[in-house]
Amino acid sequence: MDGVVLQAPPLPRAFYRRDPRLVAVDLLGKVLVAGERSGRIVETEAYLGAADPAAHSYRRRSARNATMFGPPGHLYVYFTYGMHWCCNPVCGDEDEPVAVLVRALAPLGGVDQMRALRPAARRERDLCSGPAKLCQALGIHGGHDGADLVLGDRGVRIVDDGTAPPPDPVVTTRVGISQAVDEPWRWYVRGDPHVSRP
DNA sequence: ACCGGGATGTTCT
DNA sequence: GAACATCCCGGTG
Repeated sequence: MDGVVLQAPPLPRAFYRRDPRLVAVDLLGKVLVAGERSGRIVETEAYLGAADPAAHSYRRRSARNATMFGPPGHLYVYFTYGMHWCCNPVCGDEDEPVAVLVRALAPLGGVDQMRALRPAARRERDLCSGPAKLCQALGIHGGHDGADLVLGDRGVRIVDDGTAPPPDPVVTTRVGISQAVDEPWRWYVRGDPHVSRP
């Protein structure tokens, strides 16, 4: 199974060049790879730029959010709460600053490395059950901001290993925000134990 | 299981 | 100076 993931081609640019809400649901079941570590995406949230007060790109372009304004298929990585990194595949067209926050993974490959990178995680399901947890487990940080997922730039990519998409994903409001709290732009795999908050 | 508070520093007002 | 797309630990029940 690791072999399938390593050989699978990255998702094409066109996959990302769409409404982030469509990309968010279609990312469920795909595999995020960073170096020798990988996990199946089980939870996502869409952020809609100028139409979304909760988005980092709601007001204007800045040094931090610049990647969101760039072409789709690149990874926007930001630092928050003084210690955590979170990662987002950029979606839509260039200059349309929309993206999808990857919120949870089911660990797949390189689990021993993940455990070493996340000593606080006691159980397997604590390894990647949150947007900052999964970045720590996969070793994703600010040095990956802007990396091209389609080219596998800096070792990061998202692949389709042939697994069927989840049949009936759950849709809910987003987590951890104080603006646009009623927008139903979070998706997760029903019943999956690796989701950050069922 | 659930809840409350502290960590820690960048970004924006 | 406040807010922050979070996590962890230690308390209680």
